[in-house]
Amino acid sequence: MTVTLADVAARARVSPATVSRVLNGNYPVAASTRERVLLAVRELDYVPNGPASSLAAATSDLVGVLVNDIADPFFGIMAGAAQSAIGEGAGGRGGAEKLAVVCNTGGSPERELTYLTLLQRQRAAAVILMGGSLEDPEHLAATSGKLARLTEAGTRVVLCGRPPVPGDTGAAVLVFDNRAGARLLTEHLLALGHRRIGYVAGPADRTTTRHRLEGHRQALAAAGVPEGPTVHGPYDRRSGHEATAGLLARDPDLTAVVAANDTVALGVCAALRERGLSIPGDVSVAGFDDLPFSVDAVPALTTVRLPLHAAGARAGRLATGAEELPPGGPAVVPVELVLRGSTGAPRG
Amino acid sequence: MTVTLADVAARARVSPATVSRVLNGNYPVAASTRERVLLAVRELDYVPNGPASSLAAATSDLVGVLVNDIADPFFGIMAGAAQSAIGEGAGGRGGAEKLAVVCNTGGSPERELTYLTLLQRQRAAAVILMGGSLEDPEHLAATSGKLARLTEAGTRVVLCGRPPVPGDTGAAVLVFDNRAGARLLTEHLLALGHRRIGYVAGPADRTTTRHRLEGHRQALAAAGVPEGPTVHGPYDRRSGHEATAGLLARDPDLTAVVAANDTVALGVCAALRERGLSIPGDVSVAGFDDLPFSVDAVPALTTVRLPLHAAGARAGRLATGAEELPPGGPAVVPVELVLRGSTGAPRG
DNA sequence: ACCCCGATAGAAAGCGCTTTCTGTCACGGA
DNA sequence: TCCGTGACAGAAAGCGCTTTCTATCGGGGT
Repeated sequence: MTVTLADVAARARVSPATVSRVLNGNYPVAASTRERVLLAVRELDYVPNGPASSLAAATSDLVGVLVNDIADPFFGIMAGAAQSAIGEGAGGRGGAEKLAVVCNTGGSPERELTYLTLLQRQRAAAVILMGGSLEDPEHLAATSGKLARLTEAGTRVVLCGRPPVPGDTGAAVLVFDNRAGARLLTEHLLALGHRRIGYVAGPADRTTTRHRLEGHRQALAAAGVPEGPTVHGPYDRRSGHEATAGLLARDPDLTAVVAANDTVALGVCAALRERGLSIPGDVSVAGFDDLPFSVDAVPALTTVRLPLHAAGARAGRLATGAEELPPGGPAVVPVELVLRGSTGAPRG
Repeated sequence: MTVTLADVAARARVSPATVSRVLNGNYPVAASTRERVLLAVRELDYVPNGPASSLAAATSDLVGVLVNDIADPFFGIMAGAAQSAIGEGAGGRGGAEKLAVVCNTGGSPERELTYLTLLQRQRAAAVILMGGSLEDPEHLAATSGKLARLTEAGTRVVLCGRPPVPGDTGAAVLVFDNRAGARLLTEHLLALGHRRIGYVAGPADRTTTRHRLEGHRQALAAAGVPEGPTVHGPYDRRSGHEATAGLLARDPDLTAVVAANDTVALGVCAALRERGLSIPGDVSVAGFDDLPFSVDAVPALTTVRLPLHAAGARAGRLATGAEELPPGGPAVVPVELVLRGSTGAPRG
């Protein structure tokens, strides 16, 4: 069958213990012995049995990265950055590389819990949850319990782009300043002179959706401008496309639309164009996230840039323990307003 | 510490063996006993130790999905579909759900081999490799050996969108008909009257790049039209943006540009616009893949649609064994030409 | 010359589960 | 009444590692 550590030991004429020590490098072994063992490893093409190691050592080198939608570059970029950071961190037990794996929850709370359980079974070294979560109290409680359990078992937990769950779960938390971003964006539109601003929000009940909406409202309130029509929908172009009709029906004199994210904004733009409205001549459009394609949209999208790459990498480092978060609540990641061609002063 | 199977057994007043049998459901257990065990499991919030199970049973429920670039929706869509298919397949040993994990190789052959070794260590149930590979003979040989080793060890291997590696590795192979797609696209441009067609190809040495280029050349040859300038680069918008200058320098009278994929095409469009060239008035542009944003480009991109979702899902089913491939070489996935606004007849 | 010590290496006891091999028991047929 | 026969359940032997605990050996201190 497969080559085991014992085979290597026999071939190198040493005890299994010695082979283990050579491989994990956490114990003095004479250079000559080490050479002999490594030679045997190469000759036999030995690959250690991961489950056996994990069982005996009571830890594994698996790091789980949970994302809401793997097909969305928003998550792809963050997850990729995290995975790189984790890979580079290299050293784990005995310098063994960590296996960063990304799991796609599809935004479903059940699947999220399932994956957490699966990772708990695997005794994962760390778990990173990326992206906003549902705000349903029941789900939050379940998640909170699960995360606490994981932390207890020695699994590091990192939340990236998601607010802390209730209860002290011992998780490291990184949140984007969505409120500030949305506020900046709306202030920009107000400064341009817009007074009738529509809003295509993300799915209701999601933290990210709520925060962005709150920032938007804060800016409006501060300026004494009444809130325009709001429509909720998923984070896809279709949502933006369909929502646009609803928005215009509720206020035909809209001069600007803020979208839940850039993908949605693209849908909004398409719908406006189909109605013969020009951007930003007739209606200004703004997105959120600054995904790679946003600069190539026509006109290029004004948006709020989230440092996805940096945040993902940081989450990765937190997961491997290469970085520690200062105590005292979540670390807030600043966001930045990016002005481009899709917003301008309203006509007249 | 953590709850073990023995704890559950004690609480349910049965032997560990019985608990195991209840959990894996592959042996007759009296209903009353089963109830008692399940109750104890719930009361203690028992989560089985994955490594221990894997060790004892000599298999795990991990399925690895290797992708070249997780931030690219091309891979995100396929990987997401595969993950769903695998999750739905449910039943594994004892109906245990499989953990589909995606690993980002970043297109690096070394990382790819590293991940394969890591998955081999974990005694993964299956491995799916997505996307074109390097054509370097040495790397192919190494990969081939690794895959053969995995297959021997009982891991199912699926190649999705990548040609078979040399040697009989026992892998199930799904390939996109890239040649035919590129041929159709170029034939379309030729039919519109284009005779000077530039080509922004993907990274040299990649199977996908070569196949698309071959299809392009076949069409040109069949029509007796000389090949235009070609530039190679990565699959990102920047590559398309930069390549455009080179293409125009080599042939200022270009009337059409074929891009390696839609993302690159976006970069090409941006560069053309910056030079004051209209699309498709002055230059037609075509992409490849039909990613979600392509329909919202301005003008909307003419492209070759790959059934990414369907192919990913099928790869997932092949990985779980829910579907078998008919013998006789790789299954060829058909592609489809999608005509949109970015291509038109050349001026004059 | 004796002893203690540092540097290595081996023996062996698990890690928590699966699974074969043995029971044990209640029952129906003879 | 006795025994064969299912239907269950327990005992125990690993799965392939890690890691204490223990043994060995060659020196340097006194």
